[in-house]
Amino acid sequence: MKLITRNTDYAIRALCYIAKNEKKVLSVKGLVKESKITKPFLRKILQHLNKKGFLKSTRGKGGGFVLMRKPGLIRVREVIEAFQGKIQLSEHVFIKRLCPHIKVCKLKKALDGIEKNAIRVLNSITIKDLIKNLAR
Amino acid sequence: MKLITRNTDYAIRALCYIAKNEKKVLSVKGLVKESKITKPFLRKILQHLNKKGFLKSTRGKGGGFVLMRKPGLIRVREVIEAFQGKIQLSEHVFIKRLCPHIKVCKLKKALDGIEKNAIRVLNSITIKDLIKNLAR
DNA sequence: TTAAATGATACCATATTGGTATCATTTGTC
DNA sequence: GACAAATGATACCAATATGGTATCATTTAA
Repeated sequence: MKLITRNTDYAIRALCYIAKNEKKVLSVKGLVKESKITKPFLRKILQHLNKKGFLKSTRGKGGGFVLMRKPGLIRVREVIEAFQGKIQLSEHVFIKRLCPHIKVCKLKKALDGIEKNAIRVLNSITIKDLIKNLAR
Repeated sequence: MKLITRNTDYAIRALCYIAKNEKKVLSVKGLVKESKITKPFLRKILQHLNKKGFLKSTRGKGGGFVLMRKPGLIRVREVIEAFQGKIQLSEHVFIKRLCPHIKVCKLKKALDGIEKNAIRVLNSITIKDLIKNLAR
């Protein structure tokens, strides 16, 4: 029951690193040194970030990735959703049979509240916020 | 990324039903009619609830399950943790290499906050709260 | 003795996540 | 044009968690 999976975590890290080197075109080869994961795996993650509109890629020799938007406009919530789908903590099955007042079910309400809070918080944090604290 | 899995959901439902019939010893056979799931699966869930101290079982003919505690003392958080382990939304890998100020990492803080909120809310809801709203 | 109940446990199915491998395509440079 | 360096696309495999079934052992009331 993790809010952030490995994929997402690596993606956020990669975005942070790319953000710190804005303007430069960074290849997987360059990034892999920083990230402690294998090249093919990082490639997959960057390709996905590209497809989802976080990065812009250039192919061929000297190619690589750059950010599509300013770091301050990339929200952690968006990155999570790009890799894990919409944040939906509140699904629960509790069917009508035993929970006929589904609209007022206290558990459903609680889960909804937790979800809303999570989304609000994660939406308020951007890549810019994360790199501010990074050394160097 | 669900806060409550099927297992847990069924367990909560079963506890609600048993709570509504406090004092009676309820067998799986009786419960299965109410719950729309198969008998073996429900048995497994009730056995687990028994092991975890939510129910007390009596074996042999006429046996079944009763609540070990008053419905107002069974917290949803506890049921979740009995089936899914401790609520830990905040694990993330973000290693020191790229996140050297791990103690002040903004993302870590945010995840911790979300987790705390979730635990607080789920801890405040008991089976008693859930059956209050139930019809019949 | 028998039937009705739970205890324990092993097993299988499915979905998700994590990760690897491979071939195709693009592009700068000699 | 040939080559090397890069990404695009895609197929595949492994590990884990979850959902669910099956079976045999044990207990107990009648």
